[in-house]
Amino acid sequence: MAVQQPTIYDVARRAGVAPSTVSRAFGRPERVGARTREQVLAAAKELGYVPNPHARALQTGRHRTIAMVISDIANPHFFELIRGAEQRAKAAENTLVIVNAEESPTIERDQINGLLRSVDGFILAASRLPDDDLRALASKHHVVLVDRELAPLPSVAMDTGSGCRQILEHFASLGHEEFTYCAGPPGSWMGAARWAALKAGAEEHGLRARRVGPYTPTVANGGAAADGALRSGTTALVAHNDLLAIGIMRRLADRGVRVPADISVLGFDDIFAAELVQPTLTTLGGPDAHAGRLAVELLLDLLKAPHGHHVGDDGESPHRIRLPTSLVLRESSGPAARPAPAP
Amino acid sequence: MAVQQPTIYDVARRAGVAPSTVSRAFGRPERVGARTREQVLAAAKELGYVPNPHARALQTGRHRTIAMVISDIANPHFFELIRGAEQRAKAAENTLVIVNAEESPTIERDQINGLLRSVDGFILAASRLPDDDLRALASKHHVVLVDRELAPLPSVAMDTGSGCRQILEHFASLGHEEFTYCAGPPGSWMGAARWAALKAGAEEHGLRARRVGPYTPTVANGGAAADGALRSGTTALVAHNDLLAIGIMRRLADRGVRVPADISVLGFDDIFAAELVQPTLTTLGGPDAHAGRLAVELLLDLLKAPHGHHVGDDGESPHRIRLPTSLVLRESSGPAARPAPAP
DNA sequence: GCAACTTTGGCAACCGATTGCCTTTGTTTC
DNA sequence: GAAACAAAGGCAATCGGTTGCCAAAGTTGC
Repeated sequence: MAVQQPTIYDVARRAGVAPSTVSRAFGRPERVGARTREQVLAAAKELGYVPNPHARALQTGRHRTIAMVISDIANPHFFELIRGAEQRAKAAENTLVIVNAEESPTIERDQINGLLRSVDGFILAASRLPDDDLRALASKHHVVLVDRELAPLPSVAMDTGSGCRQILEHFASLGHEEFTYCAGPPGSWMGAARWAALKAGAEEHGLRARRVGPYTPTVANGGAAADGALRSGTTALVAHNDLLAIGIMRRLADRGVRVPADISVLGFDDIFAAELVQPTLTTLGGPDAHAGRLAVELLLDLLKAPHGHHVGDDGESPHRIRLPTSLVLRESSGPAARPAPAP
Repeated sequence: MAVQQPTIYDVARRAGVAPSTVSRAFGRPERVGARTREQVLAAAKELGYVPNPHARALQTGRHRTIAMVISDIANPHFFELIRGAEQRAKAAENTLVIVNAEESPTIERDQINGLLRSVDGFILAASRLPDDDLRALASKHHVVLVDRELAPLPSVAMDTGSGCRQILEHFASLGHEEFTYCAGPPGSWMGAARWAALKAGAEEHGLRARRVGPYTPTVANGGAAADGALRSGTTALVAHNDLLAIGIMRRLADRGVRVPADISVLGFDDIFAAELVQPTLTTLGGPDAHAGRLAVELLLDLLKAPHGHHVGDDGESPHRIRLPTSLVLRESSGPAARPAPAP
């Protein structure tokens, strides 16, 4: 258990060369003779030598590791994001470590602080940190945002504007005259953006927008959200995300409200459970895996860039990427009931 | 971006003391005077000093970090495990990093190798690595297994034996005379253990056991599994896990087979989607979060133990923990149909 | 055959912490 | 007031790599 690992010094002795030669045999192959290099490599293999990344990082400042901080790892929405990010990181020979913030800014901060010196950069997915914290962090470290935008940080997010327009058109074409938005946590930038877009576009689609909440977006909290929304006597409901939407549908079923006959329910993210539930859930999804890949790519670009060079300074594209979304029509949305059912 | 961080030398200069004093002010408070310590702490705070964990690890050999390698991070079964492990790790002031093995032994090995020198130990959840690899790893590092057992490594797993007995009793009491097991991936120890337990106990419950597969346990693969099982004209079906079971139910519904009227379907793990699907899924669940906590605890014990001291040597309890499971009865299981429906 | 150059390998400083050992200073004891 | 001891802080070695610089050896050109 936890036996002493061989070092370059062990390898050097075995190969009959100096430690520096061993180091170069790995990192600067052109700086050593071909024969010597082979001997070193052979000795290393025999001994089972594995370089110590931290001793190296101490000198070079590079860890070849990037951290992905997820606001809630239990949310399936992040699966594909993680998978995409992992693939891209591996292709660049970087390790991706994933840490969970459990929807708490405090925990998120702690997790980040704990990794500050261990990783080359951070990808923050749906960060709940205040803007100022984010800017402060970004002034000292490489940071890429996912599901959030904040100038001048590079970010990858779904195109909320066009996505919400699709939702509004969907509602309008089905004859709805209003809808209720069940809000997510106050710290969610995405949540705020969704509501802003829905509210802003409502009027031109002839819709009235209402909001209830905030709710922590879990299936369990759907009950409260459903009750809150029912009181408003609405015909259409948009939930902060699919998890909350699913919880809402369960509660509606329990209360004898039919979906979509009495009320239409929409979610965001298109998680895999959206098509497992009964009725299946209409939801606005996007290319999550692609978002993960792009986030890693942005971060790798940042790492390559000279220090202190802020992207977007010189009129070059500001690396604020918006990905197209698509409304996946399923069974939970349909023509407006009228008049709205009494609670 | 990635600006130079202050070191103990900066803090030392600022506080007017030697670097060693700064180090002790943090790590050995009793070795410095109260006044000096305050000055150092103040200077550190002003400068925003954060200790470099790797420079420290270089000297001490401890990283205060543990790695959790998950065979498939997209499987909701691991949510609670991760959450429990995280909580326990945090309580002990350790960072938990999560890495994904994507159901591949090769990737799992690579991920582990990449972290060998960066963490104090590994928790391998549902490892797909061969026994020999695991033993070799454990001879050089601290390793705790989850959802797998292999002497003499410490492990945490659900009690398959008693769990499967519950399933068999359930089937027998509902009048089933046989059942089909839809197997998971060949590398899954848990899968093998489940089948072994089901098969071993079948006879004494008057049941015939059959097996089809293997299948990669995802919802998408449920189609193939359902077709495979249907051919055998069975009345009861046990899937490797809930994901596969859900996929199976979808396919059965598409083919017009009624659950549970025509066929009962059971899963393992009790993931959150199990009660979202229609019909809701009967499944064998366990205390996942608790398993996560225990795994971290075992690992922390290992780290404290003197090197080379193998647990279980001296007759002390061998740290092979089995957690009680419980069969969660839902709608997907019911009395046997007879005769079995033609395919 | 010698100067100039290139290739190859070694020496030693360095990254940022920790820690054994020593020195200085202060306190206690008789 | 001197001896004995404890407390507090500093010096320097160390962990495992990387890298600038130098020296030795081998090449090339004339």
